[in-house]
Amino acid sequence: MKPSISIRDVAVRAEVSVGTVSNVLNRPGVVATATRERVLAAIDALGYVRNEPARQLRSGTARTIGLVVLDVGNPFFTDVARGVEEAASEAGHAVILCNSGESVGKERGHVELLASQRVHGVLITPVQSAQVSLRWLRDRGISVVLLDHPTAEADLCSVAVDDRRGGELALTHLLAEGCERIVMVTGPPGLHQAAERHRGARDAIRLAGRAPDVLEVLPAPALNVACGLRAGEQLLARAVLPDAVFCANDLLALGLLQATVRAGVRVPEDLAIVGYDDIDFAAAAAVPLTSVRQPRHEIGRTAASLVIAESQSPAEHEHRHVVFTPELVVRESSRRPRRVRTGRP
Amino acid sequence: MKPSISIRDVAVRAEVSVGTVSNVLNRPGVVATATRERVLAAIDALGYVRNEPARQLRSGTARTIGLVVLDVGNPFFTDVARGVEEAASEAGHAVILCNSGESVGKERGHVELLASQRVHGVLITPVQSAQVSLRWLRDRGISVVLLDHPTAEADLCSVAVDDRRGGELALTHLLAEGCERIVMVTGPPGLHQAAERHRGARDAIRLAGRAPDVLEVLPAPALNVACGLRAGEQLLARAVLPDAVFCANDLLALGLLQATVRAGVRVPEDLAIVGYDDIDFAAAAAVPLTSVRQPRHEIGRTAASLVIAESQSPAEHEHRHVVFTPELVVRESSRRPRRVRTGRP
DNA sequence: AGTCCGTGAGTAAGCGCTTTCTCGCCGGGT
DNA sequence: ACCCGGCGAGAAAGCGCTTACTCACGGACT
Repeated sequence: MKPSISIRDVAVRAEVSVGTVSNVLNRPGVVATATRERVLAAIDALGYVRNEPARQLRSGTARTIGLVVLDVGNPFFTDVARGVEEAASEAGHAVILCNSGESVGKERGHVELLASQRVHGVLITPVQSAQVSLRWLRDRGISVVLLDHPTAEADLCSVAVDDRRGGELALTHLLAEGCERIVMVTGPPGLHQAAERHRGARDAIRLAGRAPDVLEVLPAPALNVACGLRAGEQLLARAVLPDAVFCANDLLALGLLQATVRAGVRVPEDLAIVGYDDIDFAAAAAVPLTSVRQPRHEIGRTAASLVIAESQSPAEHEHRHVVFTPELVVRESSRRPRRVRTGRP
Repeated sequence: MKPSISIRDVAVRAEVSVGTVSNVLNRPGVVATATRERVLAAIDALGYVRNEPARQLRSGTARTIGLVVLDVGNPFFTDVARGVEEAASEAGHAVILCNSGESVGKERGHVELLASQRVHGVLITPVQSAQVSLRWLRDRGISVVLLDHPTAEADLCSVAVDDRRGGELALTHLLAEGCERIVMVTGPPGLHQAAERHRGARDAIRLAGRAPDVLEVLPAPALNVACGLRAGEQLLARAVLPDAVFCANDLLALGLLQATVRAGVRVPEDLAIVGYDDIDFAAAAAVPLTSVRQPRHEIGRTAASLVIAESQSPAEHEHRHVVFTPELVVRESSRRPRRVRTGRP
């Protein structure tokens, strides 16, 4: 086993120069058919695989993109990642996956790692609105696409979902179901998505002409199942339960659902629950969960396409801000019993 | 914005040679303190970031590892990936994520991509027992760690869980609960994990002294929720339901649970269900799911450590085959009612 | 027959970095 | 006062590849 076959070995075997081999690989049209086939045969016989880092060094263009997400354990990001991976691998690009775990320090470390790998673009869901990392990347000539985080910044693209609208959808629904004392479980302060969903929720209350105190906020330290469980326990410890909870994402909602059902609370009769993201598991929960659906896969694909397009023609690239519209999926967890019910006896 | 600051720019600013800058970065001990600090100051002032591909070209050692999984949408792999990412980033390595989607063709493409990126190691859960890709990688000097797939191959490491034992645990439990007509929903043929779990299930039946026809097999085309739903519908279409189902993973089990509960089947009274993987959502399901737990995070960390260790000292590296032992987590979905029950009236 | 130009291959200069070798310089031993 | 050894910095050679640029060769003109 020779450690690595280089373009030079191929050139020797095909009895051409290295330049010609390179041309066969990159601009096949410029090489005469007979020569080209001889080279291809040699590549095949030797099992040659191009050395991408070397190519990148010389040409300056990488075929690698970075993806920094808040939590790979969250199916929302998983589905986004799948979309990214799909679009990237179709374009022959590799995806370097980084998990910031909602930590600014880890995010910073990953961004530096990606910069040192000289990726040509980074798709990132920033922890907080840490514009500092983004600026730093752009200063080094790395294009950035903001994922699931809208921005008006003129020198980068973004792909997001209208979180404010999503929050509004959720609350409008709960109010229509007759809920009167609603708690919103939000994420850590500074988490943009959760804050926007909260704003949307308040919008809905205003539009419905209700008093703002219909909605109370309960912050959770992170958007995962464990924090949802804890939030549930906090609610259960109260003298009176609210009649509805809107969670900033489905993981919180599933945890909360589990805690409350276990304690004998009836969902939705005693407590309506609405989540956010509509992950696959929402439908399979103890009580099928009402949720706000986002086009996760589409978000990933779009973001990857944008960054690849930008890298291929940096000059005429126009930075775009794509905003998808969320959709409410009503399931059992929020269908309140009506005063008069029809149905089987 | 200068496209990229090189080691040369740093050298000029610190008034030393490029060799010295390189020494500061790689063997700081060899440089006099005063010089070193001058260089570090220059690096800081210019915001220099090492060009990893260039370093790799010269030194021949990459700081990148590849991870090829069957399905990023499956929380099992997600948790493994998190372990990998964690261990890798602690060691300053980047992880290139690839999703084979259980397709041999996509796997092949990803393996070639990783080879062209000259990663120093690949962690892979092979589709089928596609040893061909592995041999191909080893021929190119790339170390391979088999993930969730045991092997006796002497020239590579593997990290796996004893799937046969896991299957045995599941079936022993179901038999102890008094189940008599058990269906196992397996994966596509050739999927090693599912086949081993099935073998273990048969072991349990033999050990319990039961007739082999207690267990029937229902293959599913893939290990996801959708296929679980379909399997559930297939069972519901039968004249008589089995009294227990053992699913090759939790996604199948959650799908099946959803389909059966929706159809009014009582779980576990009419039908006991056992899954595999014990993903976080298993506990939060409509009926909390009994499952076989695997140390997912540990698997990922271990695999990444092995490949990084091998790359750092290829000579004295001993290939290891790590096998974890699974553990049964009993929840409500498989607790059969006893003839005599105690409880509230 | 001489000139021109298009085609197709070779030549060579690096991309940014590591690493070996060389060499200047200073302190200590004789 | 001289020599030698060791420390520390510089010079330089590539790693595998891309990409001008160069140049030889014919065929088609004038």
